[in-house]
Order: sequence, then C-alpha cells, then structure tokens
Amino acid sequence: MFSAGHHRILSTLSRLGAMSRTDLARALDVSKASISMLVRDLIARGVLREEAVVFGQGRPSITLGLCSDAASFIGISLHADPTTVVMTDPHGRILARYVMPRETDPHACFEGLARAVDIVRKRAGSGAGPIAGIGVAQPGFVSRDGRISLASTALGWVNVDVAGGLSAVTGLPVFVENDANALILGEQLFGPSGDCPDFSLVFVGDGIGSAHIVNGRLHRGHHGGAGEISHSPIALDGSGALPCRCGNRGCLETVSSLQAIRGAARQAGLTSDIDELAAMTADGHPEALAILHRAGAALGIALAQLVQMFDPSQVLVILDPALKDSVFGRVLRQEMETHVLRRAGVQTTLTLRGLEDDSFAKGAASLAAQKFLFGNEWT
Amino acid sequence: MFSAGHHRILSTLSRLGAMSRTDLARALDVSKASISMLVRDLIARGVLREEAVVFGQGRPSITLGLCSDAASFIGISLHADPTTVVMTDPHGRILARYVMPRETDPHACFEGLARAVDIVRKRAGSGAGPIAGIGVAQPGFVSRDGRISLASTALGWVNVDVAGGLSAVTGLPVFVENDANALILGEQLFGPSGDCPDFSLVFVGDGIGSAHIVNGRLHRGHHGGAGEISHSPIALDGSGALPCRCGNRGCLETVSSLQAIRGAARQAGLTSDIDELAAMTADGHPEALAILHRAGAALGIALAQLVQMFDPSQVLVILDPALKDSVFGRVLRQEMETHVLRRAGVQTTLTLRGLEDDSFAKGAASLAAQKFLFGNEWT
DNA sequence: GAAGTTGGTTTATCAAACGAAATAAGTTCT
DNA sequence: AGAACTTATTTCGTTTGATAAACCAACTTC
Repeated sequence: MFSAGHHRILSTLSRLGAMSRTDLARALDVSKASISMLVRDLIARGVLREEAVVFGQGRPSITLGLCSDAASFIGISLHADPTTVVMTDPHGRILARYVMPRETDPHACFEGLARAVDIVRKRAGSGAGPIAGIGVAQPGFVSRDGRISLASTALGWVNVDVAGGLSAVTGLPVFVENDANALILGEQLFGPSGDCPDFSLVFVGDGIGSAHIVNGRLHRGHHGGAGEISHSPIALDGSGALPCRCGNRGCLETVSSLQAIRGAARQAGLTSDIDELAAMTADGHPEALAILHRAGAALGIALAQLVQMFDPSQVLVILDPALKDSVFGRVLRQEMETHVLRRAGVQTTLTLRGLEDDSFAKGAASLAAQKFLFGNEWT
Repeated sequence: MFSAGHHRILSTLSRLGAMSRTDLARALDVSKASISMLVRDLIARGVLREEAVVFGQGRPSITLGLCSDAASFIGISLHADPTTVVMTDPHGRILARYVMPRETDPHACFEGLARAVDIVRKRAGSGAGPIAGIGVAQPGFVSRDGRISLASTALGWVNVDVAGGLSAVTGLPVFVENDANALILGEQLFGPSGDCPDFSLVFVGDGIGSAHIVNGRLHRGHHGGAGEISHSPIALDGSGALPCRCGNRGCLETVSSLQAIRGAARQAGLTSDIDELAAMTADGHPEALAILHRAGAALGIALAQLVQMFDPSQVLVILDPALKDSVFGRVLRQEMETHVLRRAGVQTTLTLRGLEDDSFAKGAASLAAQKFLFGNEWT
C-alpha cells in the first residue's frame, strides 16, 4: 500500500504535528526532492492535505497534515467487563462509541463485536474515512505477531485465534495486543507524550500492569511478558507479607491494586468504594489513610526500581482519578523520589493521570492506526 | 570505509558464525547477486576469506569467515585498580595483554595508556592485523556518543574527554563505555550468548552493575543510567535496613556487594576474605552462612524484579568464582525462581559465571570491534 | 522596484539492489 | 560411465529510490 518513504512521512507528521515539506526534509534527513515526490503522491491519494500557509521571511511555507478522513480505526477494549468499542480518526479523535457486556465465549464474542463494529460505523456517519483495521486490547499474553491470545485468565482464553476469528466475521485486518501495551502505544501515537522515545506506563486497576517504550518502540520482552510488574516482590516487610493468587507472598498487587485496597478496607470494616475511601482520607480517617499510604508507598518503591533499571525519560501512571488526588498519589511520588538515585541535571518525570472511559479502546484503535501510518517496519 | 551492506555481512558472519554466500542471502533477505558483489569486495580487501568447502547435494557451498588478521582491537579496563590492556582479533581471541597500576590523573593516565598500547602492539607481533581502534571500559556515566566520561566517582572524573585525550596520544579512534555495558557488549559480540537478542547481565563486584540488550542493541536509558541496580531498594525488612552511601537505606549494594559482604563478615568478627568466607560456609559455619544467604537472597529478589520487568531470554550473572559455587549462588537461583511468575513453556534461564581477569578488557575491546564490524548503524 | 530569503519542483544522475539466465561443480540414477 | 538432477555462485540488464544542482515561485525588506 504505502512505501517505507510514505510511512516515514506519515509517522513523523503524526508524531511531531503538522509541518512543511522543507521541515520534513530536515526532520527525516532526506532531500527536498524526495519529500516533494512522496508528498505529492500522498496528497493525490487523499491521505495528506495542505493545511495552512505560514508567513515568515522568504516564500511562505505550507504546512501539511493528515486528512482526518484518510482512514478510520476501530478500537476494542476487552480490558474489563463492559466491552468498549470506539472508532477514531487518524488523530485519535473518537468519532463514535458503543458499550456492551463482555462476552467470554470466543465465537459469540466475535459475532457480537462484528455487530458492534457495524453499529459504530453507522453512528460515525459518512464523514469518517474508510476503516483501515481493528485493534483489540485484552488482558493477558498475546503472540508476537499480534494474532493469537496465548493466555488470558480474565477471559479464560488459551490459544484463541482472535485475529483470525474476528477478521473472518468483519472482513477487516485485526491486531491484538496486551492491554497495558495497547495503552502505551495509544499514548505514543495519540497522546501528549508521543515525541518521547523512552517512557514507561504503569496502570493501576484491579491488577497492575506496565509497559515500556524503548528507543521509540514497544519493548515486549523475549517471551512477551515484559512489564509484568504485578507480581514483583515488593511488600516483603517481614511477617506482614500477604499471600498472592500467584502462590507467592508480598507481590505488589497484594497491596497496591484496587482489589487489594478494597480488600484491606473491607477487612478494616470500612467501605469498599474507592471514591468514598479517598474522601475519608481527605477527612483524616486514620485507618483509611494507613491503607492508601501503604498502597502508594509500595507502588512508589516499585516505580523507583523501574526507573533505576530502565531509566525512562518519563513515567506515566494511569489510575483511578480519586486515587490520583488522594494520599496515594502523594506518597507514591514522594516514595519514588526518595528511592531514585539523583544525578545532577538528570531526572525522570513522574506524571499521574486519571483513567478515562475510553482509554483502553483508544489504545486499541491506535494499534490499527500504527499499522496504517507506520507500516510493518516497527513490528 | 565499509558500506551498510558490508557491515550487515560482517555482523551476521560474526554473530552466527561462518556460512556460505547463499546462506547469507537467506539470512539477510537480499539477492544472491548483491551478496556475491559485496563478498568479492570484502575478500579483496582482506577482511573475509573462503574457509571450507561443504559438500551436500548439488554444488558444494563455500563457507566464509572473518580473517583473524583483518584487524585487531585494543581493550582497556579501568574498572578496578590494576588497569588491564589487551589486544584481540576479530573473534575476541586475546593476542597480548599488559597490566599496570591504575592512574587517576587524566593526563598521566592517557600517557601511560599510550605506552601500554605500544607494548601490547609489540607483544602481539606481526601476526596481528592493523589496530582498528581502542575501547575503554570505566565505572560511571559516559556520554551518549561514547567520548566523554561524565561522572565517575571511582576515578574522580567529571566531564573528562577520554576519547579526545587518548586519541590525541595514540592516533587511534577511541570508544568509551560504562563497565557493565562494555561487559555485555563483549558478551554479545565475542561470547556464547551472542545470538540472543534479549538478555541481561548483572555484575557483582565491589558495587553491583547491570546492563541490558534489548532487541539486539544495548539499552542505555534516556539519561544513560539504565541498569543502575546498585541502589534499588530491596532490603527493606523493617529495622534491619542498612544505610547506604547514597543517603537511602536498604539499597541492594548494602547487602549483596562484595564490600557489603566483607563488611558484614568483619562486623561478625570473621575474615574479610571472600574465598575464606565461602570455604567456611562449605564447612557449615552458621554466621558465614547467614551473611552469604542474606546477600544471595537479596540479589535473587532483585533479579526476579528484573526478569518481570524486562523479560529477557537469559540473565547472566558474573561474580567471584568462590561466590558462584557457594550458598550465595544457590540461594540466588532459588530465590529468583520462586519469585518469578511461571508460565507454561516459558522460562528465563539464569547463568552464573565466574569473573575472569580479562573480562572487562575484552569487553572494552569489543567496543572497537563493534564499530569495525557493524559501523555506526547500531549507535 | 530591486535585492534578498526561503519554499518547493524539475532534471539528470547515481548507487544499491533485484530477477533471470548462465555457468560451475558436485551427487544420484540408470 | 554417462545422463539427469541439484544446488551454489556469477553475470547482465534493469528497476528503484534517493540525490545534488539548478530552477522557479512567492514573499519580505530596504
């Protein structure tokens, strides 16, 4: 479809925003002649368009941008129970969405998703470009080629050919990815951290997931298990280490996950609603404070270890908005900062961001967008 | 000097061992015609040679290999006090070596090293190829371009232009790298783990260092600080957390480094000689056992965290041979294995290897060899 | 309105890679 | 032994993608 040269132009335009032909030539370190040819081609194909004329000294430059109707992408989140399906444009803007109960039988799931894709397509109307592909974000391990769900305890799937099955009923190319990975890829493509070649993302939900962009590309690990931070042995303080479902004690998720926090609150006779719990800490309730303090501190230590090993330029933590603004967020930051070795003029920034409804589905859509914009060069 | 095509051939030949032209065409996915041209060129330049005729069906193939006198490389280890200087061939075989006291004044150091290079060159005799460059392995942080020593507490260097200074007195290109990084690059190029695209190395010495090969290339981190495992907060078991020179408590190096082990032994009234201490554990001495057990367990937990985050295919731990065969090694392995989440058919292998005299110098030499074989493509 | 500056296009050229056919050097079958 | 087959390597003509240099366009500044 597109050549490597085309993809390079599309990806830098998407990453760095609209720019002129000459800027592109500088950014990609190729001749203006080549850019001229390729851009002409992309405009003719309806993917790029001239957006604005910028006046400076000399001849004004014409900024180029992706046509928002060049293509559109379907994103499906199987991360948690209401399955979310969205349709986005090449800039990551959501054109339509649909929410449905999560179905775990593979065949029924694919059938339902095919119907959902039709609904979303209708809702988006005629302003949207042709659908270039479907991205699926799911918990668990996914094959390196992004086709097979190797093992997902949450869905009860083992070796399910998601790409094959979903592609058969929709007629569209399908790309599957682990949920945390989809989230970071979405951030890289659509989010504000996109220009950063080395950053890490940690997600705090019922479990705890992480993912890493190294050298501009996703780091999957040799067995596809990189970022499995959930069962990192952190909370080993002597006798207090809690048993984990993985069989060990002291795993991070036994202390810092939403489930763990709810469990601890219940055991202390408090509410198991996170929002209420956070509100109680604001009022200074000692037991609620202790629970969130402990959870935040453990995650902070895990983040410190992550930073020491990976040395990313940024760590993005995505979590419940209530937690973000509570003592959890404050202790998390403080604990991480005290345990990271400081060097002059060198610092990893920590960003906390509240989870939004469509975060995972948007990340999933970015999988299809990646293929469209970048091609298969970046695996 | 060499084109990208040349470098691709040299690097695969070095990585995967001798192979025929047709094998190369398959491995690199280029036409046999191109390979034919490039190989002819490399043979004419004296870098490659036809090594053996392999008979199968059809016309026999001719395996190609690197000429061992195509070039030679100088490796300098400033890792510890006796500075070691070696000269190797393109296969990593050591042709000559020279050991001298470590000098910390930059100017004097470079002068001394220049003399050492001359000595090593003479010792190697005329069988060695022309020297292609000098690699330097040093503790501390090094600039991304491999020229400047940004900060090294052990040497007392801050912003020392090592490449410039040493290049001026030797007339050879110089490449500087952090010691752990040099070690893993040497392993990748010259060692048995070379074909592995994702592996990690941990070094236990007076400090503890680690380095990671991700996707076939060294992961430096955004600030060049990836692998700083030494001050990972591991040993946090309540009141027992020891203060560290970094200002925190419970850092890995306060428990598992050679210095920490010696310190703990001294405090218990035992010998501070590692060999003797290891021998005592073999005899079942309870206090010696406790010290090495604790040190090994802490490192095992750190390794488990490393494996969970990076998911390498292999972790190579380089340590004092006496430690390797003691309870330290056994506990290390056991603790790591219990804390790594298991998945069916998926496992990271842990390899312990004793430190050899020339390990760091050989790694340093590999820096120069990398540039010769791979060019600047791999940064 | 002339001079200067910068953006974008055209053209002739080049280097690297490719496909297909030719050639080389063996093994295997009859 | 000789024909038939297999596989490795080389040669040749062509395609591809990128380039530099010259050129044209469009604006600002003096």
